[in-house]
Amino acid sequence: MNNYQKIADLIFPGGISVDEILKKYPPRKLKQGQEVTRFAPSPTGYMHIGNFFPAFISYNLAKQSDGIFYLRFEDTDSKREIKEAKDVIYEVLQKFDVFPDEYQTLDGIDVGNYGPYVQSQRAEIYRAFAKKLVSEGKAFPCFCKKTEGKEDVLQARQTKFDEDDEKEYDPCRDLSFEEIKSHIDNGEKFAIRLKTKNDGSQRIKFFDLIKGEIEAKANSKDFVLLKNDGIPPYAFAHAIDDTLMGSTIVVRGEEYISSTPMHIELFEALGFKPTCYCHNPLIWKIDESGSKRKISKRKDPEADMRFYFSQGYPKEAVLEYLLNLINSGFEIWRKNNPEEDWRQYHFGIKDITTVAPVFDLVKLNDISKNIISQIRGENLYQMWLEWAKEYDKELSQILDSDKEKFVKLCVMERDDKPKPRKDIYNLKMIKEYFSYAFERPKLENLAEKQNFVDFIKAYLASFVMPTSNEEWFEHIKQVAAQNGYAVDNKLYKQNPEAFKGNIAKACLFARQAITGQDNGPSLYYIIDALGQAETLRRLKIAAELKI
RNA sequence: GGCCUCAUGGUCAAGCGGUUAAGACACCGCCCUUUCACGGCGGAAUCAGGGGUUCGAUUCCCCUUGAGGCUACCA
Repeated sequence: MNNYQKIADLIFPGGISVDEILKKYPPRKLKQGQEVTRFAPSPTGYMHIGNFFPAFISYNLAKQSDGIFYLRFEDTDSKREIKEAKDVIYEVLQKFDVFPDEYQTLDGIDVGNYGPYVQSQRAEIYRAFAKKLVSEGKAFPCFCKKTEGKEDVLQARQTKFDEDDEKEYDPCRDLSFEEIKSHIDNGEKFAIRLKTKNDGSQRIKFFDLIKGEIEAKANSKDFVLLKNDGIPPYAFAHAIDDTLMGSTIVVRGEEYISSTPMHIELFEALGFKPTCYCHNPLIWKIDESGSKRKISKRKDPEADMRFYFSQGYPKEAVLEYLLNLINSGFEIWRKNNPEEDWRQYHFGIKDITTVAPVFDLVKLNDISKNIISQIRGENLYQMWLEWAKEYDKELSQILDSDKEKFVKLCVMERDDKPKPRKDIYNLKMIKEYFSYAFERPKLENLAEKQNFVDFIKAYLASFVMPTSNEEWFEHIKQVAAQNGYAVDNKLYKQNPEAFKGNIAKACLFARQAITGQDNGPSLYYIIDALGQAETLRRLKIAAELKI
């Protein structure tokens, strides 16, 4: 038995072997072109748009190649773990309908053959690979003091800058069997470090699916493979899990580019074929002062994926907007294929933007408006009601109790119209948009109060409940003409002094009296939804306004 | 300090050595109009700076500047 094997058996007695593990996780049988991708979040907070972005790219890569998309929780840092984080991740994936094919349920049941899909449950696997590396002399136990927390790190970094040493060999890398044994006999905890084969002079090249070939300094650091609690940090778990689980493309944020040389050395030490990487850019935001910054959990509500649910954005709108950020070709495709499901769009991985995009809520709203304008009124009412049940209980009761009225409102100038209105971009704004359905207008700040009251008096006096838009307009035109308003706009433009205003003005007065708003769908539909009694009541209140 | 990534209008961006430098959102103007919208037409607006290479650079190379990342027993 050689010395390395002795050390391995000393620090890791017994346990499952690498061969047994490899047998348990045979390579996936994939057809030509099928991709296996994953979403590997750490449950350390709510679901950030910056996490969702690569997850969505991964989902698309898998789905459009008829491949597999799986979810793996990277919960190796127990100190940072937040309890509800997993629930939120499931909720978001489910609601956006980008759910994985393989995952572990919240009750701890693995769906798929490559589990457990939670890293904290894979300790024996990591241990086996660590033991193997130690037995081959490629890794060693380290008994040094832990570097932990920001202060520690900053201090360590400072001395490193001062030393300016290319290689970062760990003092424990050449401990003898006897020295190790005495540490162990003392009951000391240890970490496992990789014994790097580089000394800082080597360079390395790797290929990134988005950025192309990247050349960098090879790793020359004895980095940690197993923490002293036996759980691996990101790198080791990534190399093992993405190999065992058969990922063909690893999509991750570009903050990982710098550590890729480390990962590649690790894959080689383990005897694995390095995976294919795809580093996507981060998402930015322009703040109130006009300066650019990374979208932030604390300052930007739209960084939390649940924001879009709470505001009532259709999931397609958010997804299509994201697709737009990922691949500008999507927009052109959408224009040419207005009816198609976004899933039909085939995005090229090489078309993924290399530049960190700025998040633009206005653009999202535009996409959302277009999508909502295509929804039939009855369905919009249903969506609104479902949304309200979760986010505005009181509203949902009102919607439920007066269904007929609200369906009518939702239908307005929408169903079967070749050019439907595009006023609504999320469910939350509808209440405000239809404010007149919830309360009577306040009638404050009227510009031409005298004319307003005079006209409403005349309109009220001759009011008949209209049965069509045409009938309604004919009537108001008649009242307007009789009261000194121009019905012919050309005439009005020629000689505005001769009139109190044009028909537009008369319509505006009526609209203000009934809705309290300056714009909206044709008044006929509003009158129809409100009903005769309520319309008359409002006109009466307006007609009796004191000047 | 070292290493890495990125740089076209306000925003998202097309562009792969020769273009009047696409398109979308936003903005402005006009038209349509039976209000409000929808829609149509038009406008303003971009290659960070400096060197090369080339007959010719937005495009290729170098430098500078700027922005960001990594340099943890975080991910």
